[in-house]
This record gives sequence, structure tokens and C-alpha cells, in this order.
Amino acid sequence: VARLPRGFFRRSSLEVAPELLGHVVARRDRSGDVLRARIVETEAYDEDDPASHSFRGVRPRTAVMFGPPGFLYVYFTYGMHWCMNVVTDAPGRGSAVLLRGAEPIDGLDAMRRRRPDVRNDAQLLAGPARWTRAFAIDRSLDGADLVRGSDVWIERGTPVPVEHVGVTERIGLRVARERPWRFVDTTSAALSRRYAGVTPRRAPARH
DNA sequence: TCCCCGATTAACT
DNA sequence: GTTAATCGGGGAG
Repeated sequence: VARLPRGFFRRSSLEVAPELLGHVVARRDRSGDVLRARIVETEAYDEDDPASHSFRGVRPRTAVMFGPPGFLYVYFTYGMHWCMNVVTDAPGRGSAVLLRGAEPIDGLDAMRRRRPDVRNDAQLLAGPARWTRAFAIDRSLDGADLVRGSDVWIERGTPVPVEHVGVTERIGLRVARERPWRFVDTTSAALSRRYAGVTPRRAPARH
């Protein structure tokens, strides 16, 4: 199975985020189990974006975001959760795509082992920190090469057709929340938040 | 050094 | 709908 090439990631995060939907994240864990999942939810972040970790420039934590594309940026948050991103755009540009949700394909037993409390398989990877826990992703994978590495990579899948790509505001932000930079497969049951569709407008007043 | 709060989640009312 | 858990980043002093 072909991996997505470096060039796929060497574009703006706003282009890459919706196009990642439908492709497959693969992970070989320390037990040798190979896990696979179909991407159904992403968010774009960029350096001109007050909500992005790269907004304040290069820091030890965010150095990977400013490096070459096609690498994994992993960060720790809320004192207990890991989240993973795909680094995008040219080197020097602090941009990335947050991987927020996916549908399990292979390695279900290994995922369930890490989340024995989750009843519904569709919920195993429905959220950025749920996904990293089920995939055993932590700081040791920060900076992993998705194009040539053997711990985590991205295989070519079937892109989600544009009519099934939903666009919404990003989740959990207080700053720049309004940017419509979250992308979902509207047909998926593995979203971190249900896609509500276009907000219905109030019927025009009659007179 | 101190303080605030976060690209979250689960368990509440 | 609200909130506790838990810790590292970053700004203020």
C-alpha cells in the first residue's frame, strides 16, 4: 500500500486538512501490532493563527511544527492527554493539521485493550486524545517521519468526496474559534462532535 | 518563582 | 448544561 508522499504535506494546512479525510493512519506499536484507522476529522492550524501553538514563534515544544512537512507533532495537554498533528507546508512555516477523529480498521483488539471502558468501537478514536491513547502515541513519537518512518505513517486511502466534507468552527478554542478550519466526513459515526450541518436560517418574516 | 489556563475527557446535575 | 482531574508553557513580577 502506497504512503502519501512528502509533497502531499508540503502545502498549506488549510489545503491538507480536508484532503487528509479518507486516508489511513497506520501505527506499529511496541508489541508489533499494526493498527490502522480512516481519518474522518481534522483541523488546520497556522502561524498567523492566535489559536496555534506556533503563533508565538519557535519554542522547544513547537520546533517540529516549523520543520519539514510530513512529520508528526505530538503535544501534551490538560496534564493528561496527548494530541497528534501532521506537519504541513514548507520548512520554516509553523503549520500543522490536528488529527481529531478516525474509524478503526485494523488492530481493534489492541485498541480495545488500551480502552477497556469503551463499549462502542466507533468511539475508540473519536477525539484527539482518545485516538492517541488507543494508538499508544506519546512524546516518543514527536518528530516521527510519516513518509519514511516505521512507527507511524499515512497510507493512501479513498478521499472523501467534497459533497461529504463538512466544514465547521474548530473545537475547544477561546481564541480564533470562529475560523471554519475543522473538516469532517459528514457520513462518519466516529466524529468527536456530531456534525450539525449548515445552521438553518430563520424563515423570512411575512407581511 | 508564581499564577493562569489550555487544540480534552468523563462524570456529573 | 457544568466541573474536576492534572501538569507544562508562558507571561508577569
